[in-house]
Amino acid sequence: MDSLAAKLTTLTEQAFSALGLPVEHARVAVSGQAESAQFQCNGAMPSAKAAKKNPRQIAEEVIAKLQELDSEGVFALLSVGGPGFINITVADGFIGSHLTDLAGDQKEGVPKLAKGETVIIDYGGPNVAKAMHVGHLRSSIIGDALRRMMLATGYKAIGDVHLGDWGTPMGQIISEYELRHPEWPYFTGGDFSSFDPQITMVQLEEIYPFASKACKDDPERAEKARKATAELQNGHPGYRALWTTFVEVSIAGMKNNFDALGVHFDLWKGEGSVHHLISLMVERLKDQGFAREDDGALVIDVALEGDKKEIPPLILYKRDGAVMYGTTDLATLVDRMNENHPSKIIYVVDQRQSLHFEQVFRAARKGGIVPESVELTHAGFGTMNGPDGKPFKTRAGGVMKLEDLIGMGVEKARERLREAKLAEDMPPKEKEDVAHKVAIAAIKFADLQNNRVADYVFDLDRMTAFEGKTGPYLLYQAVRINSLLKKAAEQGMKPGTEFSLQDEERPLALLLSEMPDQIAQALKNYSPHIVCDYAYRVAQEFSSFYGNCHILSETDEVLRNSRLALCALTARHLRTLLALLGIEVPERM
RNA sequence: GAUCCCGUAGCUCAAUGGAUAGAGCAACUGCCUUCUAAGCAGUAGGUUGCAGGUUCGAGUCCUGCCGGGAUCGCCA
Repeated sequence: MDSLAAKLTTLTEQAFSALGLPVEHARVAVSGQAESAQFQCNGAMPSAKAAKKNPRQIAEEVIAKLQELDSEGVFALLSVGGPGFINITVADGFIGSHLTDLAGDQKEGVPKLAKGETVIIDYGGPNVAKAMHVGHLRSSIIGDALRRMMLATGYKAIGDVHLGDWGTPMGQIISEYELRHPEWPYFTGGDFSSFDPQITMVQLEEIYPFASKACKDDPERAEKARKATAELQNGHPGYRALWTTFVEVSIAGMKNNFDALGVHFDLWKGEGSVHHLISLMVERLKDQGFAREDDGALVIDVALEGDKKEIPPLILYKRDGAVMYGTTDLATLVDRMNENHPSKIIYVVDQRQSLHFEQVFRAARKGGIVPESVELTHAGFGTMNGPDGKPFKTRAGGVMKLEDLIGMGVEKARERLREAKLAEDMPPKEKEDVAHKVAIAAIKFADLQNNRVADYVFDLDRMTAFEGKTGPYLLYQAVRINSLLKKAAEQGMKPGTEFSLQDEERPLALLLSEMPDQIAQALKNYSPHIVCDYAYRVAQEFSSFYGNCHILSETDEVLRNSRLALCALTARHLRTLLALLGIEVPERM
């Protein structure tokens, strides 16, 4: 289903084409100044030079042609503004019938942008043995939103968590266990098939930082870790078994966090799950003459002529024979091409890794692992900073755990419910559910509304705020509409199928008709904040409409039913938009 | 040093090359005896870091400078 602007563009294209003007300039957009027009077409100005005419004159001609072509009474007012803007105001009947179509649209205004092409989205990327912290928030939330948006617009979207489970930290942990428990059968060569090391997340959260620091301070200790990493990767059975147990424990912990956030993954693969593909992949790269030895390591050159900066080669094998994440990322591409045949692969990973992805992508193209026809995108995001402008740390200097952030949000939501004396009549279970949904909406919206590429400041108060441009505000508006519709139904009133528009509802109606363009724009840039911004504007426009006219007491039945229909349509749009962002609307609050 | 990103209201952020640069927070003024005030209506707040250039038109594109951040081979 097209937006109103898109429908109008087909008309201006006809006019431009009939006048011999370049059709690519015919695009109609929502007007920048709502006082003078609803829509505008700027095409007269760029066409002026080639046509050797005054842009205002061209605009006049386009307008005349539009009026000539307009057999259905689409246009209410056409005029030329400023240097040659074509200002368009459409007839209310045109908007109304558009809304009727929209109300009957199965897709709820979500555009169809694909025909089932597979796209893999790589996000989350939590590391084994580490507690998830607020730093994992952006990747998880943005990635999940993109997955939902792509799924809704017709892609076969696959989310992959891509665990960090195969690098140096693994060796650090294994060697630490070996130092502490040399008697464990993993290390003595005994039978470990029924041995339970009783590993817990709490224990891992102590062991990993301890081992990591020990390796940093002591080269000999680090050497042990390096060796353990290489042996793990080369198939040491005891190490593998121990590794498997702590990976499982870690995944259970991650799932708690992701479930609480409502972040979904289709695949729970990790760096380690593609290890079996590496040797063959590297052999091929050698045969192709791309892999070469350098200072004891095996590397592939990825520098190209005309590079503005030096792109170092990608290291396939380190001097000690272990692989790094560049190798596993490359092997993961082999795996994805084999298993999923995607048309796009999108990485939602910190912007600071852009050089790494440049290297991996180049190596993948060079080695013929991923053909040019498959899009490889690093949808990087900026760093989350504290109020001091430096990477966020808690007051104690540590990182804030994700579960702590969620816990604080939920507690604040409970408090707010008490204060506002809301939800008093709800059963405790529902009340708790509402508090949780409000907290998640707050956290997700606060994060998603920031432009993906820019760094942003993490502010706990802002993240758990419920007023203004926040997730809870959007929930509140959606719930308020539902409550209104419920009351209407109780009184036997039904939303109509026709829309009769007046000044009060016109801005909202026009805004709702932008939905497909907004979603397409957000997806084009992989920027959920565009959906956030749009959803907020819809909620705000509704709230304004709601404040301007009382609906249930409206005596004109046609008008009342039209307004109810507008409410129903708004509620549906809001729910759909929030769903694209991974935000759930409670029944009541 | 090289490369990339960022610089917009007191603060946090928006603005497919389009007209008079917009929101939220904070501040101030009103509005709950009709549908949920987590709300609505309004006031105030700007030399878009600086200087040039391209364009009919620049916060947006180009060049230079200033300021901040990131990255630049065996961590991820």
